[in-house]
Amino acid sequence: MSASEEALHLTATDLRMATFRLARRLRCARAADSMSDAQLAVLATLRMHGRRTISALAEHERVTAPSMTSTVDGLEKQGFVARTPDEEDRRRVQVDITEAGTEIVVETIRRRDELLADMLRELDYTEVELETLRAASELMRRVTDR
Amino acid sequence: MSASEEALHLTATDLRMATFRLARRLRCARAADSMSDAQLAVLATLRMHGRRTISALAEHERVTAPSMTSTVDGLEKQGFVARTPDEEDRRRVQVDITEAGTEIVVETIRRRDELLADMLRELDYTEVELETLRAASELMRRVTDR
DNA sequence: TATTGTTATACTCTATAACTATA
DNA sequence: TATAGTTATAGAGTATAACAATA
Repeated sequence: MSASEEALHLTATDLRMATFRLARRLRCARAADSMSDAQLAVLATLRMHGRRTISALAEHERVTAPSMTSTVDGLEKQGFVARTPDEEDRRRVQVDITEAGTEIVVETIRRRDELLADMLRELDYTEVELETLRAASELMRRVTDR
Repeated sequence: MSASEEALHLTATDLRMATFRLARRLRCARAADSMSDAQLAVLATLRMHGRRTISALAEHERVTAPSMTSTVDGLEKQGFVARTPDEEDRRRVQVDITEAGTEIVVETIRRRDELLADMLRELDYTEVELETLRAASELMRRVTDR
């Protein structure tokens, strides 16, 4: 294995472990205990990309349509999303996030960012170390976006 | 807000988003489709730390004891862990990972690292960029370990 | 009495198969 | 015929409450 191939694999291992541990830790922070990861993921998608059909949501979250129907049922019962029949294609149902749903997403994001900021603050990271984390975040973003 | 406080929060937001997205992407890679995240987490803990009681596993994974009983039931049925009564304190049950269980963990880790290494390779990251990712991984590890 | 683990019960998320309504 | 969504059904993971066995 070449030197750069070895660096690639060592980096992958380090980053994989660090990523899973940090995600696990941050996932505990949420705005409502009743909100599951699956529901939160749908709300975050709707907030970012606007109204979506059940099929589009299912594809984006990589679950089946019946599974997404169930998740949207739960969100609708809690008043976090609203279904609207599509007038152009009446097989379709458009799903919109409500104000209450938006609040939940915003508050959950705020709590997670606050938790992470607290953890970073406690470690007294220097400006250079924070810049390293931000540069790495951008490199990680390019990995998932590619 | 001071300049460093602002840097702290910007870093937290960037890192939170990058971490969740990458974890979500890597979580798809596993050695067996029948293996759930909950089961895999227990196997990884047992492989790293050795035999553990149901209570210790429940506390480590931050779930209730009945929930851990159910997860261990599933792993035992598949032959990935074995229960042994504790002779010193007969209320307790020790859980050990089996050879088959170890293989599943090792193979899942291998696939995730390979997937991430492939993604990094495709982006033609420089040695400096890989070093940034490794340095960030260490900074992230200190966050979760603290 | 307190602790360890299990069983009972219920809710959510997941899947596949079958169904309805619409294109 | 094909597509969008739902319903039916089943299995796993989660929880709380109640229980048995043991310390």
